[in-house]
Amino acid sequence: MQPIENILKNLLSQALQTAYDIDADIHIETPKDASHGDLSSNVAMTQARTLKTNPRTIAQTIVAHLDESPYVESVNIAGPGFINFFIADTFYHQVVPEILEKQDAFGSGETGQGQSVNIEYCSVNPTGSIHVGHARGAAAGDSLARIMDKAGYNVTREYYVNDAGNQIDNLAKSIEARYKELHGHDGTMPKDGYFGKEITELAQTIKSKFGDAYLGNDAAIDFFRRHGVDLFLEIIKQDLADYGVTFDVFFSEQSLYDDNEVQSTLTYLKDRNLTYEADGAIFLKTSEYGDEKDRVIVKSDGTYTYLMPDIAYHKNKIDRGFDTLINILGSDHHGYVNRLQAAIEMISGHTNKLEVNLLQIVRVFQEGEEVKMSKRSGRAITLRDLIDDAGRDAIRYFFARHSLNTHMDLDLDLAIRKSTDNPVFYAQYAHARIITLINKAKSQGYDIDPSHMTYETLKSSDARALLKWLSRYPGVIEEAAQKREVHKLANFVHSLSSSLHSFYSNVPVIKASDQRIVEHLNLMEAVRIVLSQSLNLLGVSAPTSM
RNA sequence: GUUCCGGUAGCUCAGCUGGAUAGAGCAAUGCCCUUCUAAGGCAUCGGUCGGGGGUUCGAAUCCCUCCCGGAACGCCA
Repeated sequence: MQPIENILKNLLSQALQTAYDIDADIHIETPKDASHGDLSSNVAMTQARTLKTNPRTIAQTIVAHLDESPYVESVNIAGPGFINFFIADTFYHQVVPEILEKQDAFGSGETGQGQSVNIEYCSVNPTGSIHVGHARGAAAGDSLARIMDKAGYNVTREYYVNDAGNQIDNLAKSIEARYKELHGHDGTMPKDGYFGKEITELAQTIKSKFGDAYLGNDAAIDFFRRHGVDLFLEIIKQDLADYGVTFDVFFSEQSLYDDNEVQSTLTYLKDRNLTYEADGAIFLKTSEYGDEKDRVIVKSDGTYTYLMPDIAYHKNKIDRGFDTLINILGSDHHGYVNRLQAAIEMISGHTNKLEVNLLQIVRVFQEGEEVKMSKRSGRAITLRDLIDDAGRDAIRYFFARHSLNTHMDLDLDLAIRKSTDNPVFYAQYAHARIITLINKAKSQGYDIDPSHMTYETLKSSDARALLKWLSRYPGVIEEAAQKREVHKLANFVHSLSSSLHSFYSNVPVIKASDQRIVEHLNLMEAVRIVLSQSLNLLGVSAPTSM
């Protein structure tokens, strides 16, 4: 079914067209006060200035030109010029049979129109375990990918593996230092070394496997580099899998060098006169594309800056034919966004090819004090800790509920405690309650059966509230996908759960006439499907009992 | 100094391209389990939407300015 908002938008824009011969962006909203209708539009007021007419007059004209719709019960004009719509029950009556027919496909939309989208997120350097600070981005990217996929986009989830460059050199040197130490040699760590316990464990593993074969060996550093990256990538993948986060592509930075793509991208930029040399370095003319100043891509010592392979990487993505690239980055990268977007405009010819969603850094507090995340100290709180202590569902739901712009302070003492007042249980409990209810009814010989719905028994305000929320689901998916705002769906989950719990308390389902039982069972099953589906999109499980 | 984010109830946060009387959860208080799961429901309490100007029929929302908090401003990655 189409979101009712879209139906009304079409009606209104047609009326505007015939009455005034104008196009306008039409906004539909839900009034807080039910006496103002189910939905309303302020289009008469927004057009008042351009039409130089009293908004109430415009509203009357629009309403007079509205086509008949089976879904609109009545329309009135109120206040300064609101057009208020009362939606016919027939609209809400479609929803249960449709959900029961489509099952989990309900709410899948055409908004994305098969546009291919590459979402890059997480992309934690393989130099340590994944920690709390990365968890937000991983959750955000995964849920967004699921939602956009459902909304009809063709989504590729991608992780950029920084397996080249200084950090990896430091990792290799750190492993080597530990390895030497284990053999009783000088194990001085490099200046920016990594001190996590995994490093020592890996050195130990290498020692027991290969003995002292890599002491003073020329090939040793490459060996340590490869093993370090492999080790951490495996740990990261496992942690993410347990967090409900998966990827279609792990893209190796090193492969850009191996396949000569960095060099060819540099040549590409040079050939188009987008670079110049100064002070022995090569600059990219990003300032001509909206950046504050030009950026160095090749340093005077001949090595590349981080930007250079990153441009090659994004060129690779573009060459793979994606319509849109989305990067989800921590806000500490915001200074980097302009230059990357400038570079992408250079190579793609489009200004809005790359969309960057910045998320605010999560600050973690324990016993009232901020816990600083540091891979160097090796004392960071890991995602693994969080999953083990608080549970995947609680963490995923916690992140899903907040807008990416929110600065979050995560109180570990609170998060780790499996408190029963955790909001995730509220939604999960709603789902579990429905399951037991349906099972009970089935054991008494009733079953889901959408074939003869009369709705005669579904007239309680609690039942009607559920029908309304269910019918809103496709619109919520559409909005969350278009705006890239996962938390809109989390808000919906809460609202639907809340309506379910009210319904559950007020309306007995099983003790009633047969017709009533079946209709209510159908409703319950429809709610269950939508609840389970939307929790799944957030990376949260929908338990059958609690 | 510049840029980006945030400031909404005691706490954590919603608030839909500006809309009608600013909402949830937690905390507090009081009711509701002989009835499908009380991890629930219902009700009460709680607000100068950081301060001040402005824009207009209308501002938590847009503009200006100031205050507070966070992040970033490399030939680091």
